[in-house]
Amino acid sequence: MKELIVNQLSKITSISKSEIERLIEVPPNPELGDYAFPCFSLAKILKKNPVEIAKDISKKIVSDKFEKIEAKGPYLNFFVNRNFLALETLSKIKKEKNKYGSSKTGKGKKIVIEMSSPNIAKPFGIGHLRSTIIGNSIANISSSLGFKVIKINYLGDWGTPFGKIMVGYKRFGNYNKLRKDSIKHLYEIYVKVSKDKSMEEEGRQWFKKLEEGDKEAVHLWKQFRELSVKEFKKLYKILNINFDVYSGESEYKNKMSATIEELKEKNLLKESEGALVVNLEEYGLGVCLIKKSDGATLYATRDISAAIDRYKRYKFDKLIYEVGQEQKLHFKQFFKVLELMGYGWGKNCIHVDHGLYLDKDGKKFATRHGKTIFMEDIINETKELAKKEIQKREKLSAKELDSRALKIALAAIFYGDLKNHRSSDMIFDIDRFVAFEGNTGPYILYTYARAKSILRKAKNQPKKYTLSNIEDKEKSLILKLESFQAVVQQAYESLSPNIIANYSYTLAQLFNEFYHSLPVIGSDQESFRLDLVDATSQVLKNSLALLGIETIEKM
RNA sequence: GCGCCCGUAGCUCAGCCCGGAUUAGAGCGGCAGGGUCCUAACCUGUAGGUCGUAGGUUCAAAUCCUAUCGGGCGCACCA
Repeated sequence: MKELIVNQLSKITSISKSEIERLIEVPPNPELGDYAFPCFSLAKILKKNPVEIAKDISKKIVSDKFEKIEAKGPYLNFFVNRNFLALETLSKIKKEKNKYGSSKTGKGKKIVIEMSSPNIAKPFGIGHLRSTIIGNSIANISSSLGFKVIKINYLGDWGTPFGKIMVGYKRFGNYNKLRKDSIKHLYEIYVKVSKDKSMEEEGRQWFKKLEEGDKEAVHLWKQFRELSVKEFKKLYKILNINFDVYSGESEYKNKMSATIEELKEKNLLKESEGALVVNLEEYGLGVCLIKKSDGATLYATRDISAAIDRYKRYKFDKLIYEVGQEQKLHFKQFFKVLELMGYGWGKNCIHVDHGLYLDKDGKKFATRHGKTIFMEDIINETKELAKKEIQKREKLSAKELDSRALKIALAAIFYGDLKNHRSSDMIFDIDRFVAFEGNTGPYILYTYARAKSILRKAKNQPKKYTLSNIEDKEKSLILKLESFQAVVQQAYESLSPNIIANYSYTLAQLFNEFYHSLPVIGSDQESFRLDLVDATSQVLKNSLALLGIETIEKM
């Protein structure tokens, strides 16, 4: 529909098509029109009153695709022809199905996204939840726009903390506990060790030993890693999230010396207080620490090596790091180092940051102090609530109840996170995740299930229909369906899944309003309305899919 | 001290990138309603806001600029 307006206007005005498209908006009130073109920017070019410009243009456009085109003040308001709108939109959705909303803008281009990236030997807490969910959604959105997407889970599996855990394990560890409940056991150890400052130095030494290939250290580390990854994979299966690559910082342990050499050759390294650094003070970025005074490496060293390796391997058009905003400076630093090394692709590296979950006192959750919330617990608690809700209306087998409750719980958790703008910090409140009413994932799932229920119950075969008068509620719904493609595009451009989440919510609201005021089955508009219900359920499904949420037919 | 992010209804948040239509939107919670009817995890109505504060730019500011206050997060051997 928008293209129609763009084409009409581009014939008459001197503004470019893309600019016109950007300017077109939806009026604040449906009585004003379905789309509006504000004439302010034309006024600047033509040095004329925008009110008059609107009037002039309104007289010049003729098209049967619009019921009327009205100049109202500085705005040019378009009222689309309802029948045309309905026919076009519904048939497009019917034809494209799961592909509705997708496009080919990213064809032939590759995006690598680093996401989730939990630390081994530490519980998967809400901190990693955001990176996982947001990263997953950005990946979905990108690939629906035709990009080839490679998701990398870059595990935190190298660094001083593991030296500390080794020391702790040797002192308080228990082999059976390790086999049985690996992460919990290692985490207990980590918390104990962190409290005891006397073990810090020893921990650093053990990490050094690990980097030097000490047999015992390597053996312990391998065990910790293997067992942790096994547990993570179980969780990802529950979350229904897949990765193309499981990597980790340890993968670059042998490439770092080459990176350090390269930095030396390019004259970027400087010795300072016994450590090797790249000085970035002239860019206002402080110093980037490359090698510690004891000779061990740091995460910047590994990230630089990893980025270079990824470029060699994937020749990406964009490398996205979906990591919390507390690491902003780190990314700025090492992107700058890449640039100084002469890697032009460094500018295609993006840190897509997100706000933190804060505890009830508004403070950061610190794993070191044992203050964390386990992902499993969040899922289980939400699931139990979903079960109760299901049992109110239906008796299901234990297995079916469990699987349905899980899907609802995940919808609640995913949506609860994604509906917020990613950069804001959020107070973590379990009650918010287990809420099923209002602007929540379950509300949207429920709407979908209702739509599906109508389609199941409709007995008549759909007939060809001629459209007569389309109700206002139907029209608003169709207009919303029609805008989906633009919404996906916008979500991609700003890398903001919350745009899709908000869209799906508004769509669900419009559908529920329609549902309550207009009967489908048995009405004289049955065939058309069934088409509308079908289309709505399809678009709800597509938008939830972009968020990583699976729909269910019954609730 | 310096840098980044955030401050919108009692609570949780959209809207800010890209300024516009004399009514700034949701949800939760409050109050009042809706069941012989396609799933009431729903719908309808209502109360509730000087968009942190002060300046500035503009015909027009929640949106842009500056200052200021409040909260969060960073700022070399953690990641």
